[in-house]
Amino acid sequence: MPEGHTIHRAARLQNKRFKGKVLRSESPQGRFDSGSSQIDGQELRKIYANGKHLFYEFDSGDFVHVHLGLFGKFRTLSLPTDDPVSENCRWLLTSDTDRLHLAGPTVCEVIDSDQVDAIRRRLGPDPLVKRHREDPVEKMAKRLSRRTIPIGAAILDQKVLAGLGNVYRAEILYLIGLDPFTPSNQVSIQDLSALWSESVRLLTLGERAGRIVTTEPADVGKQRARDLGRYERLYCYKRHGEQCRRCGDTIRTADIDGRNIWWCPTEQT
DNA sequence: GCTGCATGATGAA
DNA sequence: TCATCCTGCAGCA
Repeated sequence: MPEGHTIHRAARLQNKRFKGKVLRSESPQGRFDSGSSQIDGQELRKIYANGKHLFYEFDSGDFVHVHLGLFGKFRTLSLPTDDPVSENCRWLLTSDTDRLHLAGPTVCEVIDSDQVDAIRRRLGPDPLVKRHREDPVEKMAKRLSRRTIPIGAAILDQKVLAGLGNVYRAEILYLIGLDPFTPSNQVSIQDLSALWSESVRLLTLGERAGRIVTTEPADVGKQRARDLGRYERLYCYKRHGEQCRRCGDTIRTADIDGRNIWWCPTEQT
């Protein structure tokens, strides 16, 4: 379930277990053999998250760069355990007390600090990063000013905004009442500002909860977020043909750049 | 058991 | 715009 909140949460929780420890590094699957052996036996300084990217900094100055893509998954386990390591484990990190298991990532590679910087530089502002050199809304506006692609396509572009995925895209545009087909350069600065603050609010919530929840208590009653069913947590994602929770109009769907989006034509103009 | 789809991204055409 | 890579599971026979 990797959107930005998953990545930042993984960094936070993994730092608790592995930061500052000397680690055994292996690739049971074999596809990260040379990389994993390069850092075997080193101390992990810290794990950093940027957008959907993770960087594991080791004592030697090497970094392991991980991007989960659509299918990548982490599993952490306390040791000792009887659980066998699965065959598809790309990267296995082990301390004396914990085990980290990575499967199915799009990227898992050893890079240097210059390469880390290059990746960070090309990313847009990340709603889960607290300090920004440049005002994030202005930065987004700058990167959108000459573009006529639909805003629904633009906010999945990680150079514009780093960390949103297909669920948050649909939900955030719904919450700020913006039609996903609005040309990017026609989106007002007020709407961009709302887009940013809703991104910060919702990804922060998601990072804490470990799942994407966008519905407000007023719309779902008094149930706690974790007790809500999959679709109770969301307003429009994958709700094609259902009634909009707020106005009763029918939720529509369309394809934007090869990804499905869902929206309410009354709430979003 | 098989098929297709999915919260992602890239590189070729 | 398409094909490709990575994995898991829902839906269907």
